[in-house]
Amino acid sequence: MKRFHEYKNPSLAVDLVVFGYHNNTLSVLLLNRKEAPFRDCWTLPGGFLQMEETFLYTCSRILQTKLGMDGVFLEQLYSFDDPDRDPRGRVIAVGYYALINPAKFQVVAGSMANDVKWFNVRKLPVLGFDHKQIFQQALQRLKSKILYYPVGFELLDDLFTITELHELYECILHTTIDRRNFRRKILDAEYVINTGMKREGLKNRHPELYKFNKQLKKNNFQINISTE
Amino acid sequence: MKRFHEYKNPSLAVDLVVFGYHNNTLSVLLLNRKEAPFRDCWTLPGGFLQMEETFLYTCSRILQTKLGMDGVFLEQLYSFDDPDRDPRGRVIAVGYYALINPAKFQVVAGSMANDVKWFNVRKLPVLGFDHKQIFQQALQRLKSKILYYPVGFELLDDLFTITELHELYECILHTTIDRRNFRRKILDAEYVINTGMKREGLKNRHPELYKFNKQLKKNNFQINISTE
DNA sequence: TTACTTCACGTTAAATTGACGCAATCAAAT
DNA sequence: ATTTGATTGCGTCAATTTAACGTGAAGTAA
Repeated sequence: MKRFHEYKNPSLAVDLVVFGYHNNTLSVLLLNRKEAPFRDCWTLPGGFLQMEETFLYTCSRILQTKLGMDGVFLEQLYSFDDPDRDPRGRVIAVGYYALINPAKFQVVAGSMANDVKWFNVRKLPVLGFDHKQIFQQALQRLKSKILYYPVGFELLDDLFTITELHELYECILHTTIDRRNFRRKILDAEYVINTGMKREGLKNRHPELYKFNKQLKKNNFQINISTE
Repeated sequence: MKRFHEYKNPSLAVDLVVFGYHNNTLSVLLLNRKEAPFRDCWTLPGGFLQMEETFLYTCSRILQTKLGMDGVFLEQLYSFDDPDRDPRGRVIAVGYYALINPAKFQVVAGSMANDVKWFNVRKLPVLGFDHKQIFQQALQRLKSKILYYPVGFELLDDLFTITELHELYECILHTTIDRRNFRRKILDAEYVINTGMKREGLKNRHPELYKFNKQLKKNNFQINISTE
């Protein structure tokens, strides 16, 4: 019996939407390609699946070797299968998105890229391949996910203030949320634990520092905000 | 330059969770395999992706040729990539689920299967491969989806009563929902349009027949029921 | 001390939900 | 013809949740 992988099969790749949050801005990490196709174009980081790898492993490998990142939140998005999505041939891409705290990593362009840069998600350049579509799906997923699942803290420092969490939500959802109602929701849901410490060195009143509540029953909370 | 598909790549398959609703029961279509592996075991219908096909096309082809179904609701679920999920070699499966009205189709076992049968989703036999996992993810997706997106009608006849829709929701969510509150929600959301006709031949009061409102702003409604 | 800003905690009206009540409608039994 | 028993369609109301906003405390800078 002929083994399956001796037939011709499409290639398999993962494409990564790496979100970072810094200075009140949600950003995405893009590579400037050194080689055709889409030479000198901005694209999502990605790479091919090796025969023995899982997708998650491929993602980690890419994050590690191309971007020097480790131990980050990763979630599968969707599989993109347009036969013409890659001019080199049939490549099926499985999209993943990652949430990282840019303060924890220093990104460097690997050998495949001219440049690696953070781009504000509202000011993206033209992307190669079908990466615009993958990005949009990732952003949409993130927007819905933070409303019913505590992932926001993945983008922040270990200790954060309610105001910082509030600003993160406003930034991701691209809307305004009442400060006081937000605080109440987050505290009622036991999303966070008060550490008793305060953030020092600010111009005004020093806010309390919280950490994420790891014991949180994850589907116990829901923030009702119209995703517009 | 070597073309990508001349490298060895994992095989790609789709596996289908076909939901049907009949006699107040949510069912799933399973095949009894004629050949190894998992000979004489029940599995989800599935098949390999041809080089030029999209996943959706593969799904349609399988539904058409193996099950005689056409023009059904299909949605991608997730990609399953455990290297050992198929004893024949590396096969990556993209899960899809379908919603069909069993009254519209007569399923027949194709050449690959000993038998094709509907199984109550609460009384499934042991499944081959990782199909239990794929099924569970599909059921979970369906349960959350019907709360914020109008897909329930895909499982019903073109004309249906509110009570029938209500029973469908209770069956899928596996819980009880207050009849009168459910009615109000569905009507307020403009989920359905009253046709003025009534279902005749019943023992008691003849209920009004509705059809799905195709003009519905799809994210305009939300049924709040604890998915437990 | 005063001015100014942010933080933490309340308050209140409006909207929504959950739990029922009840009359109208139908077929079958009396 | 009337009663019985079930389902359907519409309504009520208390309890809960949400949205919008007030205010004093805590901090820095003038």
